[in-house]
Amino acid sequence: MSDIDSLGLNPSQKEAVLYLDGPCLVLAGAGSGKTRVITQKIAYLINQCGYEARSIIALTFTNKAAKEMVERVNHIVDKKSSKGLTVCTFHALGVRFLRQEAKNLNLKDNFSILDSTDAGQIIQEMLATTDKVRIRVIQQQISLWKNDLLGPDDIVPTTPDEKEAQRVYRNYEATLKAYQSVDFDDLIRLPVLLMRANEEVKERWQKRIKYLLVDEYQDTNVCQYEWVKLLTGWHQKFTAVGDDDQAIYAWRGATIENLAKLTQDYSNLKIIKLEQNYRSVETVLNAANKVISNNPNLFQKTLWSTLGKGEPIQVISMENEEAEAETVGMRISAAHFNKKAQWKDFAVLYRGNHQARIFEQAFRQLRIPYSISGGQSFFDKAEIRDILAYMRLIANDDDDPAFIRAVTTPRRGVGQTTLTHLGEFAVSKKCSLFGAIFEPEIIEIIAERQLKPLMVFAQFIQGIQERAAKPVEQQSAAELLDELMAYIRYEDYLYEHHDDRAAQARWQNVLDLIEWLKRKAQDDDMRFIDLVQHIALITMLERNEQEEEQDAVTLSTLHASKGLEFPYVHMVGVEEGLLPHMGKEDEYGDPNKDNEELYVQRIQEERRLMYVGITRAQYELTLTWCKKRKKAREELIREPSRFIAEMGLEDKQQKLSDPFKGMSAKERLAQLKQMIKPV
DNA sequence: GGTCCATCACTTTTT
DNA sequence: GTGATGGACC
Repeated sequence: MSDIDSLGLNPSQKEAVLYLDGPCLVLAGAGSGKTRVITQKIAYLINQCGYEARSIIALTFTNKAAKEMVERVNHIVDKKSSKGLTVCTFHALGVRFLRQEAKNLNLKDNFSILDSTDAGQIIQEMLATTDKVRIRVIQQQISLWKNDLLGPDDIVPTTPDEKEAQRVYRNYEATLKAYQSVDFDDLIRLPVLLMRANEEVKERWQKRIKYLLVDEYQDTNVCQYEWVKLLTGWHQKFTAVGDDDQAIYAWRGATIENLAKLTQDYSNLKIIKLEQNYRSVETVLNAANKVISNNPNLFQKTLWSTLGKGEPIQVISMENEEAEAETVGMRISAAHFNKKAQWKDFAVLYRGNHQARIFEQAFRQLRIPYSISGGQSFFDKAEIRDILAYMRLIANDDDDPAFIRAVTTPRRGVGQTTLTHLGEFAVSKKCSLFGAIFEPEIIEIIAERQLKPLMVFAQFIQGIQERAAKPVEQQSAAELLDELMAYIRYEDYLYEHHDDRAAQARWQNVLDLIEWLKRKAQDDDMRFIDLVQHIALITMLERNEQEEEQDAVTLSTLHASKGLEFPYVHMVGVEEGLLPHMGKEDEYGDPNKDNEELYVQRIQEERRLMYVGITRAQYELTLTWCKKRKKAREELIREPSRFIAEMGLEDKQQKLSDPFKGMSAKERLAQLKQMIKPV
């Protein structure tokens, strides 16, 4: 058993770990060791306070964070004592909760989880449009309502758009029910609704959970906060860790007001601030503190460190984005050789994903290895969705979207007409498309010739279904996967529809998926059916284990960089319009018009984004901005971001301009060679 | 009626 | 670079 004094915690961290008398809020500045506090607190609860591991739950927002936390806990708590400990995302706990309580919600316990693409398709059909913007707006509105715990009937629409969204919302809910499916928001919302409505369920969960820890508390939405309150109930034993200055997800429903609410709802709330930063040098921290001091603050925090003064922050103006990409590339290349730093010590951070492309180009040319964080998710690729549709259908044959996708990909003689007839028939019978195939009257609706392929398909799925729920000892998931893949003949399909190169790439993705699934099933002793139910929550991060540790420069959006740190950081495109980002005035608010409030809040969130970016840097930070930038077909004249002025740098730092300005490509390379000192 | 090319408009994104 | 739209043409 480890002595708490020997853990090397600073006084505030120690206080946060030891405090158990009631609800506790830890305000953890960037780089102040918050993961450390959470993991040490879990260890303390188990090792010193006699808590059973299974009565402790730690919630995170991403799989990545959960995984990291599990690893760190396993480091300090022996395997036996930590058995049964729950460290997972809000959504994963939601799934577990719903599977267990499904019957109380009139839901099959094998319900499907629709991701936002699936949900978007349902909404697309309801709106009968292909206008992506419109679909996204409505979908987002519904999601925001759900996150605010508002049902269709709670909404009083004030605009035609809201009225439309309300109509779709109602429809959408009915459709999900028919599909025996839930969306991501439901994974939190339904548990809340059930715990509110059902005393027995509420008490059972409150008894089960003896201590709750919440990471990134500033990113919680109304619904998640409500759930935390319900789960901890009367005993109020929880620790929330967060940083209001790093709240950058208001646009998807997160509300910083949850921090203020915590102080209101719990008069006995203990607030502990972590202000010592273990990451960055003073120049970086000073700039960060200055920028964020322009935001109103519920809790005043000032970061400090003992890592020394550090290099001055550099601000470089560029002619255009090509020059920016090339110059940043050359600076990184030069620094890599001169400082003998590894590639992975560098990061380029930007506001929008589209900014990545030009850096990729430049880096390829300069032979700089890079890896892009984010981008299209592995699970969003068509070939992956195709295979998963089969698996979803096997798990839940009420899942109509999965049925349609699986039965038509690859083509097996079931066309649009057959599907339309089947659909109408299913509606009249109040059953799923899959179920409709087995209704006796189907022969009156669909002719023998069209029915045959449907029957063959459905019977195959049923055959797999039967065995998919058998215990692992009797039926391995791997075997069923192989059988399924043999039936689909997906490789042939790929080569018929794509050229060889593309087909090969896509097939490789499928092989990766299958291999990953088999390993997962093996490692965690899962039945086929368990496997399916886990997939919806997995992102590519978990898949990336092997590829993770490569020596490459990180290209990342500011959002995706939260929680990471790098010795050398370039923040690029630090311009008015990009950071702070401005959209169309009518949508986002005009500073001069009546929606000033909205505008002010948007700027504040952008400022927090700037703060997140600055605080990623450990030793050196460089900001760049372009005087000109192409947007669509226009070339826009740009101004440096107001946030640069807010950093309060000395004049000379701001006047640096592109060292490669006006040079030809050849001259630039010569210059680069000169910059790299001979070893 | 279907296909092809020009034109336009483009946050952030985990689960 | 992408993906959707719309007009022109077959």
